Amino acid sequence: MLRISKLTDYGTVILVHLTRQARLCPASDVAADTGIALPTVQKLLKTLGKSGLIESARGAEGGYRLSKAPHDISAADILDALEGPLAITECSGDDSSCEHESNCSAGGAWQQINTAIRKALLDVSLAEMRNPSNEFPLVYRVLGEAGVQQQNEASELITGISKDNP
Amino acid sequence: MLRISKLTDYGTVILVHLTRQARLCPASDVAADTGIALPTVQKLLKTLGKSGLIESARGAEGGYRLSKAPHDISAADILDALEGPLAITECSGDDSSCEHESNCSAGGAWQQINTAIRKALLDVSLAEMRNPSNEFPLVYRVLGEAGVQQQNEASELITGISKDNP
DNA sequence: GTATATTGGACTAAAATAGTCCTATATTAA
DNA sequence: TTAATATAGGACTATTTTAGTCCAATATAC
Repeated sequence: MLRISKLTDYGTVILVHLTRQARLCPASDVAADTGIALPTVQKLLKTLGKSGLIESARGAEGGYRLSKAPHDISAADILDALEGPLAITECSGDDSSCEHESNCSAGGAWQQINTAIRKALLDVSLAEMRNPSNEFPLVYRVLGEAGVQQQNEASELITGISKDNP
Repeated sequence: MLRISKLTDYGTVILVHLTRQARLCPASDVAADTGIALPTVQKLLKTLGKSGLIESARGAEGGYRLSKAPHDISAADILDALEGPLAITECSGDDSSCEHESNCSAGGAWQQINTAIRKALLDVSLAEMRNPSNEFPLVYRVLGEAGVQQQNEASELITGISKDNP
């Protein structure tokens, strides 16, 4: 249902990789080590750099590294960096002129949900993502029932919420 | 960052509308009352019908109504119905052959987050979404920082998490 | 100076989303 | 039985987003 994009998932893999590197790590190394295509890695590293999650050095011996400790980077940070601050509502902008406004009272609840989700995202750090006990394969669509089930079967690790509403 | 689709938002508006209708409500009425284009309303009502959230009657005097009490319909139900069970991971499928698997250890954390989010979604019912104290305009991208800020400014209702990571 | 890297942005291709429309079927009421 | 009203199902197009690639410019180390 809700989903993270493939690039965000790749980005997470890259960040996790960087938590394991002591020194500056060029994009080519990251690509080689993660198996993600170099152009894609370059693009992601640039994006992550702009958001301040990683820092870079140009030139020979240059590369990228985390700009703060893995423990201080949350899942929310990663999503903000890679999925952009594009959470703008169509009708909450400056020149808002939503023709549904008078009939609409559903938006508020999504705010409530938003807050809860944000909390969950702030609660998970990159350090936890690195945890080797999690042996899941690359996941880029995680937030749905089918995915949970499939991965339960695959890994038998999730103590997931069984979602069957009467 | 994470976002719900426009159609999901519309669908929520429609469901909220139906909570206020005692009798069968034809698509044309829903469209007229919500301001959403009729073809779109028809499409959404069909989808919601298939998922079992609403029930329908054909023919003259026919229409749609909720199939259970608003209190028994959760946000998770709505998302499952409208965004589909498309939460399938690229590399957790049957013929999984993810070339990153050996290098990837980031997937597990998303599961953790998934569980937390799912909890949040199960916790909000359609009855709460209907609450008239929520006077937000139609929202179809809610789960990001910018959106929260904008809507804070607009409504001053959210006691949101101020998200500034050091 | 040369090789190594990042930076920034343009660009294309692919996929998901949004929106529309048509035909078939069921129901009610006159 | 006919006419009017509605949903059911699906095909279809257009738009937008996402994914992925590439190039020229700039900075650094040796």
